[in-house]
Formats: sequence, C-alpha cells, structure tokens
Amino acid sequence: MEVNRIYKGNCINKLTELESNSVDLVYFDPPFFTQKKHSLVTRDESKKYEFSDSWDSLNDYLDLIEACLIECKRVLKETGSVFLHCDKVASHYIRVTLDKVFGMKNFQSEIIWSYKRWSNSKKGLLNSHQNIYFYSKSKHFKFNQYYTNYASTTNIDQILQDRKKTAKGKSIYKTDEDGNIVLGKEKKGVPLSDTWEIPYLNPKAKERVGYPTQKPVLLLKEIIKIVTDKGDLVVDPFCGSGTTCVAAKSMDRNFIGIDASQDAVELANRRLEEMIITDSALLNKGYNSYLEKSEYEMAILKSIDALPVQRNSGIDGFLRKHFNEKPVPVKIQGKRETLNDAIEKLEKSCQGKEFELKIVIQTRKESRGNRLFELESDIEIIQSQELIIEELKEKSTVPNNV
Amino acid sequence: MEVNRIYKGNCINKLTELESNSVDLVYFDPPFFTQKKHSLVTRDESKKYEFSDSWDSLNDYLDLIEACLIECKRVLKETGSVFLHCDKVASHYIRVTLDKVFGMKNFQSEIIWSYKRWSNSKKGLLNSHQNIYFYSKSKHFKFNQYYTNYASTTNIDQILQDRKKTAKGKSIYKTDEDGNIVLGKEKKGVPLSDTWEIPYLNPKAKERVGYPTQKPVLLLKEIIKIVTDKGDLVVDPFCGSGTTCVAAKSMDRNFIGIDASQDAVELANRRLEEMIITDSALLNKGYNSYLEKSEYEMAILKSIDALPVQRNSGIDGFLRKHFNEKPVPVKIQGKRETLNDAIEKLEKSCQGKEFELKIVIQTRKESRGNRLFELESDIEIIQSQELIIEELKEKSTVPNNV
DNA sequence: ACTCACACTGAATCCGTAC
DNA sequence: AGTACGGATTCAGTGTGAG
Repeated sequence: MEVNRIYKGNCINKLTELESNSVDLVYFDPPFFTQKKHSLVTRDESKKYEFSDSWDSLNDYLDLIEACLIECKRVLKETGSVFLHCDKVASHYIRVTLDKVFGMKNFQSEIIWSYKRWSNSKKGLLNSHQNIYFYSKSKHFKFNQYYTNYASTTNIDQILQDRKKTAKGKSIYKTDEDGNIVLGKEKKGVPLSDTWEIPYLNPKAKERVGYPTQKPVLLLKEIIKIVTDKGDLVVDPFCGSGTTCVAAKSMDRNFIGIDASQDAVELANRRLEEMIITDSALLNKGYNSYLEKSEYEMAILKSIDALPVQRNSGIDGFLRKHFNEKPVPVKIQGKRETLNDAIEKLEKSCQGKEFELKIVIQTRKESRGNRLFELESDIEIIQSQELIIEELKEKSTVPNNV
Repeated sequence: MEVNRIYKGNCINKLTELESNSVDLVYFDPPFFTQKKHSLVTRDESKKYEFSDSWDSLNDYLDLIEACLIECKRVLKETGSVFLHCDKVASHYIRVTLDKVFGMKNFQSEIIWSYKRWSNSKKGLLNSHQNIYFYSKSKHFKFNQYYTNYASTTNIDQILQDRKKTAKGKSIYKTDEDGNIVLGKEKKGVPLSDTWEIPYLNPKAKERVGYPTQKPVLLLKEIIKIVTDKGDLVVDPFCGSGTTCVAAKSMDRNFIGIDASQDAVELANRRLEEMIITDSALLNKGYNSYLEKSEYEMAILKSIDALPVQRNSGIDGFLRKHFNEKPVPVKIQGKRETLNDAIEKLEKSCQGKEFELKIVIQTRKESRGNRLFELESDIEIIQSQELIIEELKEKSTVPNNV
C-alpha cells in the first residue's frame, strides 16, 4: 500500500491491506454513537457532506470498533501508539474495548482537550472538553518528551539550587564547606501535561471546510509531535476531511488516510493540495504556539516586532513598522542554509521591489572568507542573539589579558 | 439519623439507616482502584493515617461500588444528584456502573478537575487532572446555573446583538425593517464550564491535615454551590478527613459523613471544630496575578533558548544550556528601567551565587555617560535585535559617504 | 512473565521573614 | 503598612531491581 495517499473504502478492509508492524501512530476518531445523522453544507451551499453514525445498537457499534482496533494493533510497530478520540456518550464503552484489545497496562494517558465554546441553553454545565485515550502497543513505546515553562508561582531558588537531606530526613538547600550555595544541574522545564487547552475551530476560520466533526490541525500536530519522528507513518482509518493527513504532511511524516465516503476523500485531497492551516490571531496568541514556522523563528520575528509570512523561502517576515514608507523584509538564516544562501534567497524574493532596508538574521557562525561576500549586497546582516551569546561564551572561555 | 454528624461504620450499612428521598447531594469519593496502600503522617508526626486500595479483582471492586450506588440512589430526592470522583485507571468501568444504576439518560457531565502539580520522572505525559461524574436521579434535578466572564477573545457584537435564522437555516445578526442592528436581551455571561482549574492541595497549605488524598475545600464548595441551596442535605459516604463536611458547614448546608476508620472520624470532627480553610493568593486572584512577563519578553527569551522564570525582578530567565557547568541568568531591561537599574537588579539577584556568565539584554538606547558605568560589573550587555535594527535605520537615514 | 518494597523524582506554592 | 523573596514539604508520584 502506497503512503501519502487517501483511500476510499471500508476501514477494516483497507487496514487489512497494510503490513504488520509498519505503523508508528494510529489516530482513531470513529463516527460518534449518537443515533443521529450528521450533515453539513459548505458555506456557499453548493455541496452537502453526510455520514451516518446510526448503528442499530451500542453492541454492534462496539463490535465494529473492536474489529478495527484489532487491525490497528496488528499494523502498529512495537514502539507504536494509538490515540482514540471519542465522544462523551460512548467514550467509556469504547475504553473498555481498548482495554480488551491493548491491555490495561498499555494505557498511558487520558488527554483532555479543553476549549472555550459558545454557550447553549442546556441545563447544567457547559460541555467544553473532549477526551483522547492514549494506549501504546507495548511498554517500549516511542515518546518524545518535551517541556513547557514553569508556573508563575515557582520561585527561582527552587529551579536553581540543589538540595540535600539532613540527618532527620529534612530536605534543605545544599551548601558547600564554606556555606556557599550549591547550584543544581541543568533544568529542562515542566513535562507536558495531559490537559491541553487548544482553541476550538473558530466557525469562520479558513481551515473550516464544511465537514462535520472537524478537528483543529494544532491538536493533531501535538499528538504527532510527541509520539513520532520525521519520516514515521501515521494512519487515520476514519480520516474524514483529512486533518490528520494535513498535520502529518506539514510535519514531514508519512500518512495514510482511509474514509468510506467519496466526498470525504475528495475533500481531504483538496485540503492536502491547499494545506490551509489556521493562522488566526487567537491561535497565535494561544497559551502555547503550535505553529508551522519553527517556534524559534517565530520567537525571533516576535522579538523584533515583525509579522511572519508563510511559504516564501526568501522572506520570513516584515517589520510591522515601515521604514521610509517602505516595508522591511526579514530573512532568518535557515538551519541548512549558508549565510550566502540566505542572502541570495532574500535578494531573489526582493527582485523588482524597492525596499529601503532588507535584513538577514545570521544564526550560525561562518568562516570569514564567505562573509566578505555580503558586501556585494545592500542587505544588512545582524547576528541572532543566540549567536552573540555563543561568541560571548567563547570569549569568556579563552582567558583575556585582564 | 441525625444530621451534621460524622458516623463511623460501613458505608452501605449506614446509608441503609437513612430515609429514602431525603438527600440533595451525594459526593461519592470511593477508594481508587490503585492497588496500593496509602499512608501519610501529620506534620508533627503524632499520627499516621493509612488506608488500602487493594482489591482481589476489578469485579469485586465494581460490585462494592454498585451496591453503594444503589443505596445512594434510594436516599436521594427526585431533585438530587450524585458526584462521583474517580481515578484514571478505572473511571470507565465506574461509569458503566453509573449508567447501570442511574441510567445513561441521567448522565449530566464529566467534570474535569485540572491543576498544576509538581512533576516526577514519568515517561509520557504528566498527569494533571481527575474526573468527576455528575449523574442526577431524574431529569428534574436541582441546578443553580451560574455564569462566568466571557473569554477575552469574544467579539463584543456576539454579546450584544440578537440573532435570527435565515430561510436556509443560517444564523445571522438580527436587523429591523430599516436595517438597524437589534440589540439582544441582557446576557449573563458564559455558563460554568465542565473543566475546573482548581489548585491542588499544596504541600505547605495550612489546610492540610496529614490525611492521604485530601481534597481542596474549594473543589467541594463548587460542587455544593451548583446543586444545593442553604439547608439542603449533603452526604459523603467515604468522607475521610471530612473535607466535604467542612465545605458543607461553611456554606450552611446540612451534612452527614460516613467513614469506616475511627481515626478518620476523629480527625474530621476536629476539622469541623477548627474549620481551617486555606486562603491562598492563587485561589483568590488566579494565576494571572502572578504573570509578569510580556509577550515581547517571552519572545526574546525563547529566541535565545532560555527558560523564563517568574517572581524575581532581577532575573527573567536562564539559558537552557549551562556554561562551564553553571546556569546563565538573563535579565531583560524593562520599559521603565535604565540600563544601570537593570544591571543592579541582576547583580542583587545573583548575590551569593557563583555564575560564570550573566547577561543583560539592553532594549533601549542610552546616553553614553551612563553606559560607562557597566564596566564596573562583570555582567555582559548585549543589545536587543530591535535596538540593533533601530540603529541600522538611523545609520541608513543619515547618508554616509558612499 | 509477574509482584513488591525501596529509592528516587522535582516543581508548585503557602508561609515566614526581611526589606 | 505592604511587597518581595527565600525555604521546605509533598507525592490517588514513578522507576527499578530482587525474588
């Protein structure tokens, strides 16, 4: 079976065609058991999408889920994981099935996806979260630990200083013989929590393509990030409008999507071609940023008050304030680019446009020979602060004449 | 059975003594299916509290839960509700039991109690929520709807304007015959959500009594608030250290507590006399009251791969990588600080700690006279990229000899 | 394969104290 | 007086190694 394609067909049949132990992540998002027929029209009302989630009984529904899960387990590598996203009405029954297929021991986390939502008139609490169950195939599952910032209540001594135990078992800050503070080892921050606050798709967002139960790309990117690496294979057996595939493609993972509906397959393919990812103000400001441009580049642009632009290899952003009534393009030297590459790319993107100031931000050290080249261009080169700090460190390491 | 008392005894036996249709709220917090023994000593080490979560099998455990729940249902009024607090490992089985006893129709909400918590060495996501299931005895359950503030991203028009449906079923803003906007009726805010962020009972809180698994009073107060009125009866069949009773008493509700352990009953009675409820800054003001850094400062820290740190005016963050095996503190010159202020603050915060490198990031231009001062300190000063760009602009504006 | 006891983790936050 | 900061405590914690 070819990767990076979306297949129309029955989920179990298509999964059967997949080789055993070949998949790194299955995102499993079955049609909800609500006994209702879903449908939605696109904004221009030209097309209607439909799927049926009206099984005769809960048991039939669960039998189908179980059969799918068994196939999912077969295709997963030993290091692979499944993320099952389900609706609140049947989630507990589905989890019982998960225990049956994967084993209670392989339950890793219940992820709570919480979001703010428009109120409804329901009596009771406003429903504003969904549950995602994370099971691994074995205890050797792949997991990319990543770290978030400390809480605002955490004080710095806590982070900085080492501790020791007194004879009485009290834990106190460590001091050396002279009574000086002993500093602790490198800290990484706080491990990612199992509750994720990610904005629900804004009803007007570009990303919205008129298909029921669409998930935000950011949610899928987060999942893909923690349990797969580049080049790994992600499978979504109920791919619907293809959000998982869009997320996987944007992160250089391979993907296979399956859906029973021809409409869904066509829609997903169109999305993959267009690759629209919401870039709304809300998402930018979000508690965490889960953006396409690397977070590092985004941070640099933000720190110089520049607006990021997407999908232009020569320009990463523009300063928000014009200079001499002209925009100021900014290019950040990429990880795999030489400084000259970066300059040339920016030059190329600027051709035919009259800018008064063009900026390249250098992110890596370069031999002097190459750097002379920069004089031929009117581009201004400034060093990234990280680079400046690197040089500071080198200077401090080689003792100067004090 | 007398109210406002705590009874020692088996949960089912004691519930049997209670009259049918007499209770407004049952807070049901059974031992979890953790298969572990929990013990904790009081701070003065005078008393050790223990209980065991060991069960022969999941079925035994669920049988016990079911028997208790049947009694709970009997004692509840038609307008009454049960809140069942359970753990991540067995929550789905418990909910299946709840469906069996109370009926799927009477499921009202899954409440997520989320919190920040100190971390540990777990592979995977950091566990930071617990689940509470809210089932009512009938559809006539009592519910005190209350409202929270709108999210900051909410469009003001959405709050103010009324809506109507078009012939095609789309929801649009309502206008009168002249096309003027029709303002809607008074809005109350957003109904209370089903995800509650309430701080975990802190290791240093005075509220702590040394009983394992003690809950914050605030969590119980929230539950009591939404489904009972003054004078109503609250029952906790596994009351432990008596948090529910303390919360109920503080809100003028009647209560009955039941626990099998004599130690727990005595402890709960003592708490009821003393009524210590922690009054924390975090509970009162929320996390926002601690937040000090702007997005701009956060972006600078991210761009140099530094961990942001709050609650210290002299240090804004640390480089993630140590230098000469020592942390590297970073201070960003504040909007209202001179460069000297910034340097002095950093110096002060570094007192007694041996750093190999200290960095101040200068964000504003300063007259030369002041800048000479920096030579007295071993702090390295680097200019923010924004500042470098400002200087570039000035250089470009004043024509040089080309 | 399992269980169990033991050692170890590490940040959140209330409180006390110094300014 | 109010604010700022330093200190210690906790594990509905987890991982590990012996039996």
